[in-house]
Amino acid sequence: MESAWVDTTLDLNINPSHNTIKVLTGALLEELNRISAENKKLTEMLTVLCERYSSLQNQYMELVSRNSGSDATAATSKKRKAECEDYATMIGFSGKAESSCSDEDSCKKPKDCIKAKISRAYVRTNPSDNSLIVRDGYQWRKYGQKVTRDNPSPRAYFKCSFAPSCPVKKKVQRSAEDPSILVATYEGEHNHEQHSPPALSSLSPNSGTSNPRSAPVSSSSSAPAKSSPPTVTLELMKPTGLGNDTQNPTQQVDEPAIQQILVQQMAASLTRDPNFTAALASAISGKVLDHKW
DNA sequence: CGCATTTGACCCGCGC
DNA sequence: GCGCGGGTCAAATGCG
Ligand SMILES: [Zn+2]
Repeated sequence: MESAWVDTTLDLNINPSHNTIKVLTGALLEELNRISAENKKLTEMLTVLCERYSSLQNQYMELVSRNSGSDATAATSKKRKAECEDYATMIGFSGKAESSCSDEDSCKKPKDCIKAKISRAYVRTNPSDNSLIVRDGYQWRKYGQKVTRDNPSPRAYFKCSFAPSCPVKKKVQRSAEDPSILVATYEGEHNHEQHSPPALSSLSPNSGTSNPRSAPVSSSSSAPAKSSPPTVTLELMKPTGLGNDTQNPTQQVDEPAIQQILVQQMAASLTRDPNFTAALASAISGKVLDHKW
């Protein structure tokens, strides 16, 4: 394809004939359409890949946080966690551009300048649990719920109620395509510490059973395996240790497409990284070996 | 009785 | 100016 493209451009430069230009224009238009379609397709693939990466990262973060109690893996998990946070901050709107705010324009329009940091987290949960996620270490008070136009599932609005002066809000909405993925949008930063980093806030009364997710199993067979196989593999471990809910705390920002590309590159490098693989394998093996769960 | 959730009303920015 | 869609408020309701 690229060779044809190059040839056409060269012909365009060499032959200024009108007929040739006309023909070439048609060809170029066709090529443009084709490339546009390809671009669209690639964008869709990128989105799917990004969701899968987020899901996998969520699983891994949960696994790491669950292993944080043991002494040996604590260091590595902490390190990896910090690295992930570094990634998140690196992708996100890092600077507040306060240095460039010295001019009077920013004073005129302070609206979009000091915007609170918006991070997005993809959380993979069982579609059977109808309630939106709450258990991410913080304490939220629901203050609204609306139905959106292009998504059949409603969107819930939460506000951090742990500290009265905490301005953090979050919006939770189920993904339109894959109902097993919740999209949580966090806005702002907490000015306090969360009282339960991993998950288990108040342990639920159904501790005895082996099925933590309440599951009015209802309709068709769940776990459609729409996502990647490793997600399913990790999902088997999910209900084990963690008391009840299935939630994965991870945030990342991907509002512009360029940042999505960045995320993709990091995901690729992360999965290709032998250190990551080794850490994951050791974490899983350690998890399996000490079967405290 | 105090608290959180629910849910319709209200507000506000934006496009026509 | 008006309709629409998203975000928030607050009265009603539920629950421990
Ligand atoms: Zn907070």
